[in-house]
Amino acid sequence: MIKITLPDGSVREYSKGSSSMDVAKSISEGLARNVLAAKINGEVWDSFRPIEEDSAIQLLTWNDTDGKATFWHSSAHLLAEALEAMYPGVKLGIGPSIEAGFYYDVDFGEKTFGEEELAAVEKKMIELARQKNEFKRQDISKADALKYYTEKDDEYKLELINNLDDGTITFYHQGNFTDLCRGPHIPHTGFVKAIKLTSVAGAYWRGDENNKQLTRIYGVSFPKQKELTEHLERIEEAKKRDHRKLGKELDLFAFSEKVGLGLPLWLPKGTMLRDRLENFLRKAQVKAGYDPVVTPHIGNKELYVTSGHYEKYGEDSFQPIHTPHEGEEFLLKPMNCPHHCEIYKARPKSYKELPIRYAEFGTVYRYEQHGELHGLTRVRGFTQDDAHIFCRPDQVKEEFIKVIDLVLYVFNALGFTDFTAQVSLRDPENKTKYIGSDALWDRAEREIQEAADEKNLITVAEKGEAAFYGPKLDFMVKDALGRKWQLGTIQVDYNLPERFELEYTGADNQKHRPVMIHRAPFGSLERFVAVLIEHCGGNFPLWLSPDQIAVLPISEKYEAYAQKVYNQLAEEDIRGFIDHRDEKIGRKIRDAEVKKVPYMIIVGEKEQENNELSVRRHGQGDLGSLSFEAFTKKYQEEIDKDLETK
RNA sequence: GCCGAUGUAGCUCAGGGGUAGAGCGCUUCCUUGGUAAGGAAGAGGUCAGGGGUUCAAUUCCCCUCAUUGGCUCCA
Repeated sequence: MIKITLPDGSVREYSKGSSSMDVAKSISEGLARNVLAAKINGEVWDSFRPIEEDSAIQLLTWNDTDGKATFWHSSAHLLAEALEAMYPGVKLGIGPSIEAGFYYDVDFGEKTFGEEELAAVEKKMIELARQKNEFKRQDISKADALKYYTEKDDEYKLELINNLDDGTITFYHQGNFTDLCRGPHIPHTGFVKAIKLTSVAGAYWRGDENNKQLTRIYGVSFPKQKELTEHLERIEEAKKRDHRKLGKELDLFAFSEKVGLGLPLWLPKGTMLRDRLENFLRKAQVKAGYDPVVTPHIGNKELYVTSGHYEKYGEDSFQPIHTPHEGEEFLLKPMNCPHHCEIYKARPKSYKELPIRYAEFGTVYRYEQHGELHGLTRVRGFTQDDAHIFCRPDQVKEEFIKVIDLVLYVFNALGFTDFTAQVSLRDPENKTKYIGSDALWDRAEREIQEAADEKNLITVAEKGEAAFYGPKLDFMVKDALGRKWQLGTIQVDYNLPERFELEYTGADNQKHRPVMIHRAPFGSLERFVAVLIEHCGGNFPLWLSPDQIAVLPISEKYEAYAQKVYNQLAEEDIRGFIDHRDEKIGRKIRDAEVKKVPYMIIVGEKEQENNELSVRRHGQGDLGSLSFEAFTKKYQEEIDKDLETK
C-alpha cells in the first residue's frame, strides 16, 4: 500500500501502482470525469500513470493552468496525428502547448501548406478526437527510439533523441500515432471537443535562423464548443482595441509609404496626447532631480565607433550620411547615450556633483527588419524618454532604486498594474555578443537583482535578453492581443564610461570612473502610446485625452454662447472643440461619443439664460446642468483622482 | 530577412473574363433642432504597381511593393 496526501492535507491509502485517476474515482465519479492530469510531488503526470511510492497529489482539471497545458499539448498530438494521416511523409518537429493553445512545427517537404487547408485538418482532428483514443505512455531505450525514427526518416526527432539520455526517453501513443514525448497527456482524445486552427507561420527549426524553416500550425482547443465560441469572441473584442485601428479612428497617427516604412506621422490629436505624456514625465523628473538636455539627431561616425555601436550595428543600420567633405560621415543617432557622455565630458566633474541625471526626449532611428515593423510598437524612428545617470559606484544601487520608484509611479498613474519585471541577463553560452569584462557584468547583474529585491519586485530572469553593453531591468506589458512588449527599462552600464573615458575627481583628489544608468520609464513614446491605447481602448483618462471637451450648441442661434463657453474653458486650459455643424444635437452627441470625447458641453436656450452648461460624460450620459465653476471643479477633481498615487 | 494571408472610393467592405457597387465620410441645398445617426442632390476609383495568357484582365498566372499573422532579430 502507498500513502497519498491530498491538497487538503488528508492522507489516504491505495494499493501500490494506483493511478491518480483511481484516486479521483475514489473521491467522486464526477471529479474523475474531469481529471486531465495530476501533479505528483510537484511534477505533472498522466492521470493514468501508476504511482509506486507515497506521494502528495493534486488532481488537475481544465481550471488549472497545468491542466490546460496538458490538454493543449495532447491537442498538438492530435494535430500531428491528423497531419500524418492527411499528408503521408510529413516530418514532425516539436509540438508544445503555449499560453493560449498549442502549435506543431512540421516539415511538409516540397509542399507548401496554406491557410485554406486548415479547415480540413480541423475536421480530421475532430474525427480522431471522437474516437476517444487513449493516450499510452511507453518507456523506450535510446537505441529503439533512434531505430523507430530512422525508419520513419525524421531527422528532427532523431536530433532531439540524440540530445537525450538513455533511460529517460518516452514515447506516447494514441490511435495509430506515436510521438517522442515527455508527456504528460490527458486520458483520451475524447476530451477535446472544439478545435480551431488559427494560423500558419514559418518557424526556424530550434529557433535558429540558419536552420531549415518548418511550417508552424497554431491552434487552440477546448473541452466545450461554447468555450471556443467565447474565446473567439474575446479575440474579436480585443481586435477592436488594436492601436492601429483606434489610431486611425481617433486621428492620432498615420503612416505614409512616401515618408518611409516604420516612420510614424503624429497627427494633431496624437501629438496632443504625446505632449501631455511628455509634460507629465517632465514634471516628475524635475522633482526627481533630472536636468533636461538636448542633443542633435545625428552624430559623427566616430562617436559611435567610440561607443561600440558602430561595430555592433553599423552594417545593419541606416547607412552614414556623407558631406561634401571627403571622408566625413555622420550617422542618424540610434541612441542618445553617446551624446550624453559627451555632455558629461563638457567640463571636469567632482564627486560632489554626482549623481548627475541628464534627461532628454530623444528621437532615435534604427533600421528594424522589414518583417518586424508593427504599428507604433515597432518602428524605425521613435522618441525615447531617455535619461542617463552618472554616479559613483557606491551610488548605483540607490539610484537604481530611485529609478524603479519613478517607473512604478508612471505605470501606476496610467493604470499599468499588470506588468512583468524582467531581469534581462547575458546569455552565458554566447558571451562574445556582449562588450565588457566578466567582472563588470557579474557586478551589474547582481546589483540589478538586489535593487529589484529591495523594492519587492517580483522578477523573472531571462538569459540572453540583456543589451549588448549591459544587463537590464525591463518592464513588460501585454497588448490587447496578448503580445508582450518592453516598455520601461533600466540598465546599468560600466562599459560606456570606460569607452568614453569618463571621469570625476574623488575626495582623494584622484580620477575615478563613474557608472552610468540608462533608463526610460515609457521606453519609447510610440510604443507606450500604442500599449496605452490598447489598455484603455481609446478611452483615455481625462488629463491625457486629446480633446477633453466638445461644446455642442443646440442650434446656430447659440453659437455665440458656445464660443463664450469655449473661450472660458480654454482659459482654464481645458482643450477641445466646438461642433459648428448644421446637425441636430442627437447627431453631435453621437459623433462626440464615437470619438470618445470625455465631456460633452451642451448649450442652448436654457443654458444661455441661466449662464450654465449641460454636461454629458462619455460612457455615462447626461449629468444635468452645472455652473461653469461647478464643471471646472468636477473636471479638476477627476484629473486629481486619476493622478493620485494608487 | 524567412514562411503564410491580404490589397476594390477617404474609411469599412461586397462583387466578378466583357472597362465597378453599398454603407459611412465629404460637397451643396433644405431643415434650426434638447442627450447616440433629419432630408435631398452631387463629387469621388489606372480595382496596389509591372509583366504574361486572352479578341477582351480589375477578375486567371508570374514578379514587385505595401499591409498583416508568425519565425529570426531588436542599441
